[in-house]
Amino acid sequence: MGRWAPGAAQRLPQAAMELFAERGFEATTVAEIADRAGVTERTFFRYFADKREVLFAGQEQFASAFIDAIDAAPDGAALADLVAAAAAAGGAVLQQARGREFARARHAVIAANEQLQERELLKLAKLAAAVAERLKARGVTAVAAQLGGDLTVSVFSDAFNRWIAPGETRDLVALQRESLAALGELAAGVTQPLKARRA
Amino acid sequence: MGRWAPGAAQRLPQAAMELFAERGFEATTVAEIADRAGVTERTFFRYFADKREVLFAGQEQFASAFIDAIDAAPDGAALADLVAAAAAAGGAVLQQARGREFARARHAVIAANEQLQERELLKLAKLAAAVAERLKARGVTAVAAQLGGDLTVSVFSDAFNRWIAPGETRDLVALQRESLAALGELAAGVTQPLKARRA
DNA sequence: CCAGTGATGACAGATGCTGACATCAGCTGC
DNA sequence: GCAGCTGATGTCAGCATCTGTCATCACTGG
Repeated sequence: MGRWAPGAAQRLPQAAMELFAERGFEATTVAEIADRAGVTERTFFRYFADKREVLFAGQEQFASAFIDAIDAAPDGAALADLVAAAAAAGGAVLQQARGREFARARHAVIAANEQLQERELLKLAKLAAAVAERLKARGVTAVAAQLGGDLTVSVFSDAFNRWIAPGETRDLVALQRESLAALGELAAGVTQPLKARRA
Repeated sequence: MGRWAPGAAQRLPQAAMELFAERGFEATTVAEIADRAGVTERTFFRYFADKREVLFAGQEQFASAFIDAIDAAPDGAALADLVAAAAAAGGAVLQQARGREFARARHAVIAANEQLQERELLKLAKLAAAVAERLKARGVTAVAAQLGGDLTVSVFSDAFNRWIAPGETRDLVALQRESLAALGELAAGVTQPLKARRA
């Protein structure tokens, strides 16, 4: 290795999280993050494409949990089962990786700044697109696959938001089952009126 | 009025759309947009909070179509009907306001740049939250309302994406019915396994 | 011991965005 | 008419984000 302390890729996100939590995202400059991590501003931008990206390091593992769950599902699985399995797999990774407290802290930082919300939404949109692509590869129609991708992310996100609510102690996957139940009830009203409406 | 040609608020988005379509979003500077509109860069930032926002002028009308449709629905309406009505109202506004060709051109500009996609996703997320809020005001439970807001936007977006596909001539609301049908089929698989699974 | 490699530092510059103050047409009250 | 106010715009200075380019230097392989 080089003449500098290794692990800059790990120190930078940690320094960023600390500073963002202390003073907020906009009140923190990239130079300050780099200083705390012991590198220069230029090096920060060698590791992360922009200032926001430092909060989204290592999301590939999270996204691949969704994908792998779909690819690993048995052949006859219904679309609803695929959605549930993918969301559950993503939730499991999230719970094990860093835990609820870390998720809460990270979410608080993101919730306080629209630029960060935008980045998170883009990541989730890409995840939904990737899920839809794997669904199509299994033979799901294009329309159902696109909606299935969106729904997977919606079920995950809605459950996640309740999972990190103050005082909540239930398991993330249990909360996803709750969201899925609401989805089932909602959609029970859509199938029948669509054919029987005004009959 | 002042000593300058009026209508800067209209000329700026038009100049921006032209330049973005010609050379792309990143290759266009705010100074160039302002020049074409006959104002200074500083004036641009008086009308729009940032460079991206110029493409999202006048979205309040679009969002209020969703909200108004929910508030105007009859008392006994099922959640699924509210979702369908809101998406249909938003679609109607979009079709009448500027038409499919304008939507295609605008979407092409946005699809070519991730910064613009982020902004659009943020607008849609806020719309989903606003829809969820109105659903809760009608007595829908928090869990169902959050999911209902997401679903409204998903149904709208999925149908919109097909609406602007090359060669597509069907009505936007007709495409939404297609998305809703896919939703019904998907969710038909979720209600029953949730209670009967492993029975 | 020497050339190559790869990560980092140093520096200059374009662009996005903001604050502060000046300017000037039209309106208002007298 | 005329003085003053108002509101939109221009002008200017400045900070922060992000990028291109080149130099530096520890480590590696021969």
